[in-house]
Amino acid sequence: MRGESKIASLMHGSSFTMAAGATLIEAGTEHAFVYRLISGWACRTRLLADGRNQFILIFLPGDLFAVKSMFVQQHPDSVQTISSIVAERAHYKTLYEAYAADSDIATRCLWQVMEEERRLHSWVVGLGRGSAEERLALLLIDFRGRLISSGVIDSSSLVYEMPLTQGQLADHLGITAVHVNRVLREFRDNRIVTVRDGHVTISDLNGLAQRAIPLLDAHERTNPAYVGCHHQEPNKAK
Amino acid sequence: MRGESKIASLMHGSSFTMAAGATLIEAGTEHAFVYRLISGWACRTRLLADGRNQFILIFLPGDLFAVKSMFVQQHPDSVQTISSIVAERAHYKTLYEAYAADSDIATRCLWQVMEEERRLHSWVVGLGRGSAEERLALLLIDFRGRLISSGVIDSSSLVYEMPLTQGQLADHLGITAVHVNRVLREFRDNRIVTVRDGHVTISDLNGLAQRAIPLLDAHERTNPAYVGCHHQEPNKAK
DNA sequence: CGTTTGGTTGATGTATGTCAATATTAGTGG
DNA sequence: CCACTAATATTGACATACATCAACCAAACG
Repeated sequence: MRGESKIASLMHGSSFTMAAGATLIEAGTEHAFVYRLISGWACRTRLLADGRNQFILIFLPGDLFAVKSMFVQQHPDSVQTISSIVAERAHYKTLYEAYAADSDIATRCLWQVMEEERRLHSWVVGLGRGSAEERLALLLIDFRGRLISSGVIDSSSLVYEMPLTQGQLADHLGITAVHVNRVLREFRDNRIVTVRDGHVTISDLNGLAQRAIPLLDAHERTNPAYVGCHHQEPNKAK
Repeated sequence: MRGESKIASLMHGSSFTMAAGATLIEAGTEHAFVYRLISGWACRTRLLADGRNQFILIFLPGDLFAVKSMFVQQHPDSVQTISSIVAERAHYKTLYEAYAADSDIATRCLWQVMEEERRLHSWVVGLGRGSAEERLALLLIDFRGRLISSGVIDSSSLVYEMPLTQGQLADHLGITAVHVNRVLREFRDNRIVTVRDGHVTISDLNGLAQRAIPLLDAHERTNPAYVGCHHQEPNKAK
């Protein structure tokens, strides 16, 4: 994708590293940058007053995030690193000028926004109507698909690095760390998938896909093993 | 908002009505139009293979929807009417040309997309971490705020029309119709709010807000009674 | 080494689901 | 306007997925 490399060149020289567990964007503050993750994982998260916490979205290498910095002043949520990361960034004005002038860049930004919206829709469905088991299966399959699609792992690979702790998985899945543990044990006992030491090892891709199928839309059901890696490009309106 | 009236004139003459329970956009099909609801309510919904159903977003009068028709070919979800509606529409190409040429229109579309994303974020938090009671309180307050903000009701009003059945509320809340009924009865018994005959009557706005507070972000907590009607304009990047 | 952080497991509690019966309301054709 | 029907709402008894609490283990870490 050409927009990709153009954005990279806009952000050239701005790359930085951050430790795991750091806060990139603080909820409620002004923010002026748009970011691209080069390596490592991050998340958009909302901490409620009573301590409950929800990871709203998880960002993987290659993802653009805080694109809306271009358009709004404040985020109501924080963005935090999950692992240590390498990222690069551009001031929203820089990106916006390029965006206005170059449709490849506009396309790449729009694609990210649309993709994020698609994932939010799916996640609303999962949280609203899925069991803990279905959600976890969906998440593990989706991570794999996204890693394949961004070239981090090969499309035949059944192993990938996944830095979330069980507590963090729980924060995204909307359940308890204890329950994540139990579902993972069940997956392990049934030789479906093992999550251990920061990596996911899939023993039975089909079995995993079967457990996620109930939550998929009609199109994804066609080939559940590749959820997360078949995306429409924003190809209209050119 | 000027973009509003410009969009209205783009859509001029295209208005149409539809009965309650009709399908405006069928999941998985191509769609070429962007819509604006003039009156009535609609929703984006995903029906799972086993019959579970989730309302992903609910659209109120004034809302633009299917804005992403401008950028992608297919929706994985349907858009259905909840009440009978009056709406108008424009072919995505028409809107895109105007969008490219007129920043007011671009701003209005972006505002809609950003606003929708904000509501999706909040709803992920609600579904992931909220109790049935908290979610329902949040939803009823949010509806009111949005109706105020779009001028359908006055900002002092404690009554509004709300055409969702308990079953449909359940589909958005991610719970069961039976449980919606129980929570509503509890609200009624405690003189918080009554939902009946397609309208919502709030007896204790503060009490309702209190029940939604745990799910609000820091900014919304400032004035919970007006959640849904304080929105940032997309005012950067001009 | 102690201390912390994350993982594992069991016992028990609870919010919400499921099922089923009945009441109420809304829609429809006569 | 009535009689009939289909939705929707309401309520109770019971089931269950998941939460909570608490203990313990293992690895990482200073």
